[in-house]
Parts: sequence; C-alpha cells; structure tokens
Amino acid sequence: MNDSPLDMEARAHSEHAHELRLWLRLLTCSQLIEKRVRAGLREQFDTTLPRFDLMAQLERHPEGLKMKELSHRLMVTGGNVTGITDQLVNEGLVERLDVDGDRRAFLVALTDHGRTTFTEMARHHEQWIVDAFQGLSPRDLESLHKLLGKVKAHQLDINQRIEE
Amino acid sequence: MNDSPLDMEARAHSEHAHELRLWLRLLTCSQLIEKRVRAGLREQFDTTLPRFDLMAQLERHPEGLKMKELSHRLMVTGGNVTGITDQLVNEGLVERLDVDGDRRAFLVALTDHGRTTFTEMARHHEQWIVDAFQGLSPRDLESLHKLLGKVKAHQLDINQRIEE
DNA sequence: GTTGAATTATTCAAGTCTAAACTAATTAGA
DNA sequence: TCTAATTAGTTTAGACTTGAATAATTCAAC
Repeated sequence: MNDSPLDMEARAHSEHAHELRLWLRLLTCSQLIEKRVRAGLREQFDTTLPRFDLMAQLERHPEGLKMKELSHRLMVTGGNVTGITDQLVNEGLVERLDVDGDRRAFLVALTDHGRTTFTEMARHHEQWIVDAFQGLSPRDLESLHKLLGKVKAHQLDINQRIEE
Repeated sequence: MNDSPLDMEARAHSEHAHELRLWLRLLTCSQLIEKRVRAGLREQFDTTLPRFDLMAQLERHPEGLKMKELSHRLMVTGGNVTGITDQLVNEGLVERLDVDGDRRAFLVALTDHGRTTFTEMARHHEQWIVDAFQGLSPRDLESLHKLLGKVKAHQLDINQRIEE
C-alpha cells in the first residue's frame, strides 16, 4: 500500500481522527528536531540533551537553583535531577552550594568552566534550531507559536484542575 | 522574580529568540501531553507508551511487521524494538512469525489477546488526546496541523539531504 | 519544647533508549 | 561458485527516566 516511512501519524483511525493525527504530527515534529539536537550535542560536545537543559536553566540563574526548582522547571523527577547533577559535578561544570538556613537543600550553580562550556554549546544549539524552522515564514512562526500557546495553556489548566 | 513554573521556554535569549522560544514551546506541549498519556496507560492499563505505540503500529498491519519496519516507523533503534517486543511476547500480546524465504527476519503481529487489549486501550487513548486539544477550535486544529506539516516536511527534507 | 506533618534530596529497581559490536543469513559480482 | 558486501536482528554498556521508599531537616500546632 506504499506507506511512507516515519509515519507514526498513520495510527489515527476513529471519528476523532483530527485530534489524533494532530497529536501524532506534533509528537513526530518534536522527536525529529530533538533527535538532531541530541546528535549534535553528542557528536560535537560529547554531551546529552538533559545535561544541556539543566545547564541552560542554571545559566539563567547565576545565583543557582535548588534541586526542587530544577526538577520543576525541567519537568522531570527529583531522582533524575540528582543523577544528572552528579554527573555535571563530576565533570566540573556545576557545583552544589549550601543554603543558609536550610541544611536539607542546596543551590546548584554553574562553575566558571560550566558557564564557558555552555555558552559555546548554546551558540551551536541556536543554529540547529534556526535550521529546524527554516522552512517557515516569519508569519508561520508567529502563528505556530500562538497556537501552541493555546495548547500549552490548556494543558496547564488541566494540570491545575487535577490539583498539583 | 516570580518566574512561572514549568517555564522551560525561558531559555531563549538571543537574536534568534523567535525560533528558540517556538522550539521550547513545541517541546513543552508534547511533553505535557505525553506525560498525561503515559500516566493514563500506567494507571489504567499498567503498561507503557512504547508498548502502546508498538501495538498501534501492528494494529494497522494485521499481517505483521518486520523488526526493521517497526524500528523505522517508531523512529527508534533496532535494539530498542527487540526489547519491547520481547516484553510484549512474554505478556502474550504479540508474536513473532517466521518469514517465508528469509530466515533472518520474522513478522511481529498482534495476538488475538493483543488485539482485544489494544482496542480497549485505544478507546481511552483517544479520549485523552481529544481532551488535550479541547482548548482549540476546529479552525485552530486545522491551522496547527497544517503548520506542523510544514515543520515535519522540512525535517524530513533535512534528513534526506544528510542521506539516510 | 515536643511531636507529627510536610519538605528536600537521595537511593533503588525497573523500564526505555542509544550507539556500537556482533551473529547469522542473503545477495551481488567476479 | 565463492567471496565480499549488505541486511536483519540481537546483545551490550551506558545514560536517562520514572515511581516508590527512605533519610534528614524544617515547620506548625500544640
């Protein structure tokens, strides 16, 4: 039947085919882009996306972030953040700093080396992303951003409602 | 500074902020939706998204699919497909069938039990997805689908160019 | 002040995913 | 034919991710 390759989208088949197809297309897009970013980070910097993402959060917060905050911002579990942070600490890219007045917590912050390294990676990362959306006009970019804004807001709404 | 939670998008900061923000929003959307689907599959069916996805491919191909084909359609590595298939075989949901004329390959197909199970899961899955996009009008759905179509086509283009 | 609940972070087991190395079978070419 | 390259699938080591259980600390209510 000449099925096209990479066609996860073909999964949809019911009366709600619209939504299903949209979901599968959304997923396919982010997976394809994510794959390229992962490959770039691996090939050019011998690192991974989770590490890059964690460092990106820290770069915006020079004072450091608590594990809890990182976990929330990255939308991953605490145990996960512990593992990734451990590795970055071993590589000398981030450090754990004690927090005054709360001996349970500490702040994770970029080291100087980490900041330098991240800046270089971010430069390439930016280019990969620009390339990924090169097929779209500025107006398309704007529309897409707006529509995804609605989608995102609705998800957060739902999460609120489920109380979190 | 009152940063909003879950705000991965805050990462962007350069002259190409448009593209970066769009990417992070796209990623956030698919992660939020995916999390809900994973949670549903776990809580209501004690299964996982990769297993569901694999079964979904098989449901569309009652004659079965080769490992290679599954790997391509699911956009994951062959080793990964081996592991997930092993589990589904153990659970009696899929089976490996010999292929006439090629003793290297075999077809993976849903068992009757697998088909029944999948149908039930797909019913719920569909509802989760419909809920996820409830905030959007039919026109929004259509626009989004179209725009993501451009994005997807461009990624496949790039992949072609890198020769694969 | 003490006790119980909540918070912060870690550890653990299990599943997912990858790239690379490997085995076995098929195909193509000299 | 027979040998080399290709193809299908598995195995392996390592990283990521989760949910649940645990330990330490803080907070709140007496």
